[in-house]
Amino acid sequence: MTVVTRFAPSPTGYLHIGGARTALYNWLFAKHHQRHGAGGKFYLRIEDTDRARSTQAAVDAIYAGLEWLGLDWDGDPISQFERADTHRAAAERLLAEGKAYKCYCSPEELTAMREAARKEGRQRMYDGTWRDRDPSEAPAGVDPVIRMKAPLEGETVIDDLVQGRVTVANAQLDDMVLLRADGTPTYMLAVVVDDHDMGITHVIRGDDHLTNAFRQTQLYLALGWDTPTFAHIPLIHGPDGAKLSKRHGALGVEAYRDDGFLPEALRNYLLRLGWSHGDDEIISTDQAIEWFGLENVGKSAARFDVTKLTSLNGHYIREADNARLTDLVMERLQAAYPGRLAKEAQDRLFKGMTGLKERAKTISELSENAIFYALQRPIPKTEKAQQQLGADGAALLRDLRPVLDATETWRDEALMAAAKGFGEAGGLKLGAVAQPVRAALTGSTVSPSVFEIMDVLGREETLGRLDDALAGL
RNA sequence: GUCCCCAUCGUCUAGCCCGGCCUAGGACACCUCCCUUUCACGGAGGAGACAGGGGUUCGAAUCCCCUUGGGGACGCCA
Repeated sequence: MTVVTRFAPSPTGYLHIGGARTALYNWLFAKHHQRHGAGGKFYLRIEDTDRARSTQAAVDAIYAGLEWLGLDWDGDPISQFERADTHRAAAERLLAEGKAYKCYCSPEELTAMREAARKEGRQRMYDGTWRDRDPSEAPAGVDPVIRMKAPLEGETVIDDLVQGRVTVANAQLDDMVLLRADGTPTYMLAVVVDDHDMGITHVIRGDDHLTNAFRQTQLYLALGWDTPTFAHIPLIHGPDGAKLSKRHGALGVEAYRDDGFLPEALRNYLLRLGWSHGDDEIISTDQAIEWFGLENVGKSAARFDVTKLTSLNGHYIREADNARLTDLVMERLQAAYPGRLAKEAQDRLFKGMTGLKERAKTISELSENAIFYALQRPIPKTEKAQQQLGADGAALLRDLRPVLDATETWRDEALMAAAKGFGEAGGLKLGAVAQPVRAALTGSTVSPSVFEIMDVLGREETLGRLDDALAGL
């Protein structure tokens, strides 16, 4: 059987981290079956039936977020709103079959029912007032909603691939609204009709939908359709242990991009948050497709931990292609230092990237660390660097300069040998020689190897920077 | 409040389904040391958990029950 999954966000904001993980799992599950089963499809459906809260900007943000994460979907995205007529037809059919009815309750009556239910400790809110009432008693001038006639007795069972068998007494569930008074379909109806029509075989979504799944199961039954297989994955919690949601500080994936995270790192982190494959931590996307299955999804909620994401990101940066990293850094530096970059910036960054990338855990950090390569002379210096360039440092640099200049081949090994010889002659350790040089060349006390830096900068620029330092610039 | 779900180091987790191989493994973070021109990287160690209580059993992190704690859902939102 071909596996068909979907990601169905509502466009009321960016793609947040929880949604991203849900999308990832759906995508991975489909890809896995594409490779090993009878095929797999992953669809995107925009749940935009709430016209007041849905925006095109949010839809675009969701597309952009998924694209950045590398989660491609099959076919064109489906707009739930555009399928309203189909949803309505399903409700009309249930009405005609006597499986749904018109309810004329006013909002005030419903509020009263809700309060009464809560006071009496009942979960079931709507009391079924219009369930068997004669439609001729309908009040004039009131547009009714259509409610489903849900079973009053027995129980509804879901065999969830993650949660196991979950059962609820039907007495707990009231008659859900299918069509609103204005004739528009509700989410509950739309989801069921869409999932059925799209041929969704596996509904993989957040745990917060588990109770909806009971109602939806009843709806599938009423419509005479087979239910899809459900897999309710645990939610991601914030550091405080509560559901991570948009109105609770969850950031959009683009915020992680802006903070300097790589999409492959986020994928790896999100994958591992709630799913495991033994002790494996670093898992490539290809390997994830190979291994992913719902049976290894954990049942308990997980807290989002940026520190671990950061560590993973450091790993992927070290693995990343130098040209790609150079582009990412250039983009940031150009924005941060308009007109101040040396014309050799790109070239130097690329040459120095190997030394740079193993010292950074995010692209932001990498860019920070790379500034000295990109900026035109003179290089700004930190306070600590300034201290390295005091009287002693300056004297050392003055003596070292001609030694370096005398080095025939301007390469890191030769330069290091020259510096070593210089140090030994003066009874200095290499570190004592390197620090002032580092301060002069980078304006900092922390950097990649100073000899590698000299190599990248070249003779002229290196000596120029030494001269700047000696001139007190 | 009612219903549903969950419960292993600070965090993510392996182990649990099919009890013994678990003096509970890995990763992140933390501490120490090594490497070393700084910082990282890398390497070697360390500290750190089966929520509590009952059962079942020769034996329980693993099975059952209760308690406690946490979470989610209870809309003419999605």
